[in-house]
This record gives sequence, C-alpha cells and structure tokens, in this order.
Amino acid sequence: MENAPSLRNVKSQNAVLEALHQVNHATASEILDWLKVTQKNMKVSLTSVYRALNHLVATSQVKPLNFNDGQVRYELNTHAMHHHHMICTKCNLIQVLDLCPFDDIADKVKDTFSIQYHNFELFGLCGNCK
Amino acid sequence: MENAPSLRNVKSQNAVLEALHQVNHATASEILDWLKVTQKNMKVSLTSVYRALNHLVATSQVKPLNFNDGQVRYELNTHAMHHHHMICTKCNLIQVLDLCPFDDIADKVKDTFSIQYHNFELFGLCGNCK
DNA sequence: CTTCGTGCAAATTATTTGCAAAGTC
DNA sequence: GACTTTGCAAATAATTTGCACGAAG
Repeated sequence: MENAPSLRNVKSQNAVLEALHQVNHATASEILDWLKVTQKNMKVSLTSVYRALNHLVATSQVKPLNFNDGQVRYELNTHAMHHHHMICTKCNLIQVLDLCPFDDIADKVKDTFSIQYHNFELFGLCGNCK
Repeated sequence: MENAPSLRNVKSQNAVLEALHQVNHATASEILDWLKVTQKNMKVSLTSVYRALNHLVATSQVKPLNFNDGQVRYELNTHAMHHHHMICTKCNLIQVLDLCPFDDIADKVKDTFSIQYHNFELFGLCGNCK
C-alpha cells in the first residue's frame, strides 16, 4: 500500500501541489485545512493528503522540511523558488533565507551521489529574541 | 516540567553525551540501548534520555538531525567534529559529508540572527542505488 | 526538610494501514 | 468488470506529561 506509482491518479496530488503553491512550508493538516476551505466541491481526508505527499516526495516534486517542532512540513521542490530557512528556537519565527550554499558542493559530490533534494536550515535566535 | 534548567543535574546528561560520543547520529532509543549495555550500574529510562536530550539541545550542546525517516537523531554540536550528511532515499545509507557550506552564510546573517546550530543534508541516491 | 531528578504508566500527537465502498476506463 | 483511489476507523510509533518516590544539599 506504500508504493502505488499510478499513472493518472493526479487529482489529489494536484490539489496538494496547488495548496503548496499557496501555503508556505505547510504541514499535512494545514494542507487539509486549506483544501477544505478552497476546494469545497472536493472531498478530502487527511489520509489522502498524506498519500499524495508521500508520492510527491518520492517523485521529487515536493520536499519535506524539518523545523524540529515534531511535524513534517512540505515545500515545492522547484528550482525557481529555491530557498532555505532560519528558525527561531525561542519564538518559532521562520524567516526565508535566499542564500544557498549548495552549488559548490553539488559539483563535488556529483560523481558519487545523485541528489534529489537538499535541506539547509539555521536554528538560533531571531532579532527580537536574542 | 519542560524547563528545568538545573545547575548540577548532570548525571544523565553526561551519560547521554558519552553515548553520543560513541554512537553516531543516534535516536533516543538507541541511546537508551547503549546506556543499558555500557552503564550497567546506572538505571535509565527512555523518559530521562528524552529529558536529557531536550536539555542538551536547549543549551546547544547537542543538535537534532532529521533524516526524514520519522525519528529524530542527535549529534554532538561541537566545532571539532563538525560535518553534514548524505542520506540515500532508497537504502537509507548515511554518508558523512565533510564539506560545510556554512561559513560564508554565517557572516551574512550574523547581524540579524544568532545561530545556535545549522543542519545541511543532501537526499538522493547513493552510488549503489543510482 | 525542601528541592530537584527519576521511572513508570498513561496521555498525546503525527503518521500509516486494513478494508470496504466509490470512481474510472 | 478489473483496477485504482478514497475515506474511515483502527493501529502504530515517537515523544511528553502527571505523579509519587528517591536522592542530594
């Protein structure tokens, strides 16, 4: 039940992608909430959100984020919107970091590792908390 | 019960630090297993491992790692042993990445964000799986 | 004696799975 | 009709918490 690649099951996956276009680094249940509000004609369950997310991650369309708060968040894995995060460990403020340290390193491991996605996060205290 | 800074409660914390010296990117229950085997004189519970870990993270002695497998792993947050990871999304092989893209960026955010730790992981296919 | 740390058992929370019903070709 | 996707309810697994006891100053 874990791997059902499927060829044209795209409905719920598209709905989830659409949600992720609108809601930045959303959790599964935030995605569900968003779908309930905006896609009133469509029935959705948390289960199918999770299933769609797993599929989207497996196909590198979406990447999981971990802000060390016990929930997995998700983000589109598109080149165009590429960015990283700074997470305040006190107030949980999340700031987008447009710098990406990645390109140098991509070159260096290219021969031994085929990269699907990468994560980079800074944890610390934001301007207000420090 | 979440914040007990404590001045000399160091016993279980030291035990956990010792475990993390020996066991690389261990989960809470792997730490417990290690403590049960090596510290036979000491009683330990999973609860106090979690409590010690939370405290060590809060004081920046240890940093949490997320390899997107549903478990939090922990690592010493020492400058000397600093490194990152490449995680194979197929076979879960974890390779250490000695390159760190961080120093440039640290400079650039220094004024607005006080960094406690950072994570950087590559996810993709290792040499055998690709 | 008072304060802090502990283990145990129970609670909480995120995520996955079995199964039967519904949708699609 | 065969096959796939879905939702629901139940199961699983990681982590946290309440509480009563034990250790330390």
